[in-house]
This record gives sequence, C-alpha cells and structure tokens, in this order.
Amino acid sequence: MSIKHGLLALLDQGPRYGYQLRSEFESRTGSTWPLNVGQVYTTLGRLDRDGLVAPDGEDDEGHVFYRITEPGRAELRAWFDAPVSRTNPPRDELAIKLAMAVAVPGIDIGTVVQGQRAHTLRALQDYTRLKTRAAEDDMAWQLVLESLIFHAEAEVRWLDHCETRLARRAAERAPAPAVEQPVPPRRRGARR
Amino acid sequence: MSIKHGLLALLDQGPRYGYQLRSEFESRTGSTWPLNVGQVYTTLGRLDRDGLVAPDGEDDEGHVFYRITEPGRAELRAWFDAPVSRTNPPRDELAIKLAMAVAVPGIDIGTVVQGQRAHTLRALQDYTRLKTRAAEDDMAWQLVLESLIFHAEAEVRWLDHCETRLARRAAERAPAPAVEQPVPPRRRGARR
DNA sequence: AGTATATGTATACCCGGTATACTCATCACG
DNA sequence: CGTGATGAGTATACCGGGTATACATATACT
Repeated sequence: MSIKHGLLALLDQGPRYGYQLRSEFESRTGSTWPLNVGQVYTTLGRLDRDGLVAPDGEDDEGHVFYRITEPGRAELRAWFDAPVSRTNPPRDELAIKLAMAVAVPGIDIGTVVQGQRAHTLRALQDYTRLKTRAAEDDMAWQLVLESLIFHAEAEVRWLDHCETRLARRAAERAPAPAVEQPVPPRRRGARR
Repeated sequence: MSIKHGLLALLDQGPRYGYQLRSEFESRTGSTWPLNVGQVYTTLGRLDRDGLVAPDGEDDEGHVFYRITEPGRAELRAWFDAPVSRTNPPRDELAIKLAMAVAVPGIDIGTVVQGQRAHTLRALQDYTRLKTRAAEDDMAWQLVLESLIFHAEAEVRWLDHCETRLARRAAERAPAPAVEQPVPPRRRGARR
C-alpha cells in the first residue's frame, strides 16, 4: 500500500504525470527503493479506477497528467492518521531462514549467522557513508537513511544474540543430545 | 522467496503434504506470519513446475505428498549459503510515510510520529508477553519473537530520533516562536 | 551518420497475500 | 437421530507489488 499512498501524497501537491511521479518518489526516499516505472502506471490505473485520482489532460508535450480527487484526499488523510500495523508485521526472510535452520540437520547455523552478519555490516557501512554525503537540507532522505541504519543495527544485534543463544543450546545438547521428531497433525480421513 | 525456501526446508526433512506444510511452517514461526493454505498449494505447484519438488503419491487417506528433489536440495543449500540481501531492503511503509509527510503541507508530523510510537509500543508489549509464555525448548519461535522485539525497539528509537530532528528543524524555521506547544513527557524503555 | 542515453507511456509476467469454494470427518447438542 | 459447528484437506480466483521489456522520441556524444 505504500506506493499507492505515496503517489497520492505527491499528487496532493499538484497534478503530476507518471514519469515525474517516479522521479519525485525516488528523490524523496533517496533512491533506496528504486521504483519501477511500470508500477507507477499500473498504480495510477487502479487509483483512477477507484476514483482516488482522475486524469487531468495532457500538456503540449504529451505528458498525461493526473490530479487527486476528494476521496483521494480522504484516503491520504486516513493513511497518515492510522499507524502502520506492526501487529501483522511483514514476513522477514532472515528470521524465517534462521527459524528453519535450527531444525534442518546438516547445515551450520553459525556459518549462516556469520555470513549474514558480515553482509549486514557492509550494508550498514554503505548507509553511514551515504549519510555523510546526504544534503543537509534533505530531511526525507536523511530520515529514511537513519531508519535503514537503525534497523540494520538491530539486525546485527539480533544476530549476535542468536549466536549466544545457539552456543548455549549447543552446550546443553552436547552432554545428552536429544532430537525431537516433528509430529504431523492428527490424521483423520480425507478421502472425498 | 521465503515461502518457497521455507517449504523446501521442511520437505528436506521428509515428504509432506500441503496442509501439513502449513502447520509446520506456522509452528516454526510461532504463528507470527500466518500462512494462507492457498499459498502452500500454489507454491508447491511452482516448485513442481521448476523441478525442485516432485509429487510423491498419496497415502490411504488421500494426502497428496511431495518430496524434495536434488535440484531442490541444491536450491535450499544456496539459500542458506547466501545472505539475505540488505542492499535492496524491502520497502518500509513507515519510512515512506514519514518521508512523504515532511513535504506534505497541512499534516502534523508530530501527531503521526506519536500515534505510530504508541502503536509500536503496544506491539512490543505483546511480543514480550508472548515471550514469557513461549516454551523454553522452542528455539525457532523464540528467535523469531526476539527478532520482532529488536526491530520494534529500533523503530521506537527511530521515531524518537525523528522527533528530535523535526523539533530542531522547526526551531530553525521559526527562530522566535511565541508559544511552544508543550511536549508530553517521553516514556522510554518498556522492555522485558 | 550512428549510437548511446534520458524521457516517457504501457503491457506481460511472476510471486505473495487474501478470500473463498468444496469435500469429508468428528463432535456436541437437543 | 439429525443437525450444525468445527477442523482437516485440496484447490482456484483475484488483487497488489516487483521486474522486465517493448516501444517511441529527443538529446548528446563520437
């Protein structure tokens, strides 16, 4: 939903055309999340279909403009008013990977953690380097960068935390390794 | 890609059928990311199409089993070996929202930040409550929960950081404000 | 002149997320 | 005993986001 509302926020500042929306979206988020142009046009189509934006004619250069409608403004307002739900957080591939790794025999979780840690640390360094270069007046880009930094730092801390946990488990298991078999759900008949 | 590989990881431990895969996937991630059954079947179809799994017959109760293939094992191994890319991080709706909010006139960013902060704090409390209840031997679920906690904490810290940044900007923009809006006292922490 | 690059619109395709249809078995209840 | 709720189980429809690509024009470089 972030693209839809992001475009609405931009259109709230005046009519725009597709390519322009992409440029502005990316300059706001500092090219962190490169926005495929195709998504702009498909999203504009859906917004138009839902009555949140409306075509606003073409200029002499052939740019197809859109403007926000009143329902669109209401939708935008609602987006800003309601918090982003963190009760159903988006799937985190890394967390899933480790959750799977703890039970899959034959793979070394320590190596997985270390590889990820190094990778995330590199990303973190890239972010901090970008931050020193960021224009001082570009508040949006700075905030986005700092969000990325905070989350990357949290990830590194979590990875370290995983390592100590896993080490503790390994120590407990070493004396008397116990492997639990996965129990499939109760089987009841399923034949049609 | 996490579903695809998650299913491969489960199938690596022996043939399974669709419904069973959903149950095990959810028990691993502790029901954080409820997995719609439909996705299991469509994903299994794609995995079959790509030769990473193969049908493994039905049992007497009509369960349609799948098993992992050699290419499937290679794919799984590659997934574990390569770190999750944090150079192209997934779109963060909250970061986008604030990046847009700083430029949209007529909306109070402070309110947005406060609303989100309260919401994220509530989610954080839910997580810590769940953590006290988590079975001690359920390592996967614990790790996932701690990942969520670490990220929620990072989000709260980032929101506080945004507030101070925005306050500083406001001060620069309005050097001599007649009346300052009183800022309610910050409550920090609230951790386990 | 030809080629690369930027601007600009649009469509095809894949994957993830959600809802729903449909069947069969078990269990509770009046 | 019948009926209805619930759970197990498979499957499909639909939507939105992500990526690639087609296609056209203008500018710039060689």
